Amino acid sequence: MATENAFALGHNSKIQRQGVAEKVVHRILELVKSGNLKAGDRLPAERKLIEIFGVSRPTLREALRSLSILGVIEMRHGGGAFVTDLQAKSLLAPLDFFVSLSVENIQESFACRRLIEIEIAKLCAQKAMPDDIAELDAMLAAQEKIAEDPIGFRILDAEFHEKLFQIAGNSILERLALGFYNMALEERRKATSSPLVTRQSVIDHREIVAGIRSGNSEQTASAMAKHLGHIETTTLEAMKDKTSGAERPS
Amino acid sequence: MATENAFALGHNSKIQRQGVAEKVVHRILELVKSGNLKAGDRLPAERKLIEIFGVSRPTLREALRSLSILGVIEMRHGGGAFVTDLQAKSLLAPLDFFVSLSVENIQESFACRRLIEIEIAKLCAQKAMPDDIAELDAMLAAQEKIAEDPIGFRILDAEFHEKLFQIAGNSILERLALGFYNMALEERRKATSSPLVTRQSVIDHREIVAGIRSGNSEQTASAMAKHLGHIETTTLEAMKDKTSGAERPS
DNA sequence: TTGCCCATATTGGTCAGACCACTTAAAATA
DNA sequence: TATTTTAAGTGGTCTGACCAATATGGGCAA
Repeated sequence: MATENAFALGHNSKIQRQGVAEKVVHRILELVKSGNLKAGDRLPAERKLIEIFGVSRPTLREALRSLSILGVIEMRHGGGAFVTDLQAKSLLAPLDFFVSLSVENIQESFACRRLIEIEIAKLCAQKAMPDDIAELDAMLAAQEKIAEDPIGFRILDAEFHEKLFQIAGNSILERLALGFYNMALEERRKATSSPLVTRQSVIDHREIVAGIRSGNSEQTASAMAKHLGHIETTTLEAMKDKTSGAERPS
Repeated sequence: MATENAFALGHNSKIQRQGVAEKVVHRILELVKSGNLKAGDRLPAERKLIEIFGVSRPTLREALRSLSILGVIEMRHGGGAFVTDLQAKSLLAPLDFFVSLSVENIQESFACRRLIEIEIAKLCAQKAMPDDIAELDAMLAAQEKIAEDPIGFRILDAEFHEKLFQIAGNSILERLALGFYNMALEERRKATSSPLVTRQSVIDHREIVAGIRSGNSEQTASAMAKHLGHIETTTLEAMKDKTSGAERPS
């Protein structure tokens, strides 16, 4: 209980204990849902909105900031506020933040990543088009050339995984996968300093692409499982070596 | 790109284009992560915080509201602001909200729910303790008695699924599952008006518990898959019958 | 005419002080 | 001692102003 935040709306409107800012969030959200405000539309200026809603500017700004964090609108200094594409991709943005805090449950997050990314691997094997496979091949070639450069490889690695997320064709799943991918990124930075690790990743990637090319879901899934197993092992080892970050007090 | 919101922090602090409010969010977040602010702690009063951080009250409030939406703190009128337990359960709260907008992505959300909740079913079969199973049995009995009352059943149904999430023992997975469960809740409300549907759910639930009792992951998974299939079908039918909400313009 | 650059209006971002609503806990009373 | 009352503390909102970044349009040069 007691989570009568901004999102305690939509359905169950039996809570009228909401503040003024929440009401504004509610009303703007209804405009969006009803279609009066569509993706890409520009909201009226803040000084117009305070007249429309009859609230003060700080209150209005708290509402706008809420919507901004929820990923419904995007605010540009000097420009204006725009309605986002309203795709799950944008709306699930807070997930990026959320994962950064739960570094403690690293095991659980790995389990989640495994579940989601293996599912994505299966979907890729079913849905990948020839163009997609060609692109993956190009990525593999680039990775092999740059395997010795940790920093460069990290970029290509991210692109590779994100491409897989995209091929899977489920934007919600894509957003979740991206969140979990970014989660252990900082820890992973230490792990990918070793060429041994990056070279193994390239080998794994090639196996995954081979699975996708053959269209065999299970083969792709097991290749991805193996890859994630390697990542998990090296990342955890890197974390043990250097207990970085918040050193426990006294 | 251009997602330099409040959560664009934690790692990669190379972005200094953040506004004052974002800086405050960042600093409070670091206090939490470093352990200076622990779960349940009460934040200093807003008027103290504006002295500490050297910002104005509206700005400080935008920062606090951000943290509130992200689920890091909880604000009580007249009481104060408190740090939440910071468990994955409390964080990721925006998931509950996000739901209402994505009528188009309802298929994708169903796919996600299926993936996650089937995994949870497997975990339950492996991890459930005798106490858990006893509790599930009690829930089943209660459901059978109340199967004719749609409203009452919805409550028991939620408790049942949440209990499963909890047994699985992965707090992140639990939070995700809860989010997807709540997602189509409004649409589902129409579907569960029919006793036919609720009775089928009870049958499905019993099969799931049977699987858990036997400790057979695959059996439990397939029972859950069947259950979710029923839910998906009836929910989609209910949505077709009454194209409620946003009627398409013109 | 066409392209670029700069001045100005518009818009978001921040600040200051004040007042209201609610909660809590201390203090006065029965 | 137990209850009620009162006051202090806290979050919630408002008003009005100023600063900073952007967008727009007019003037200048090629």
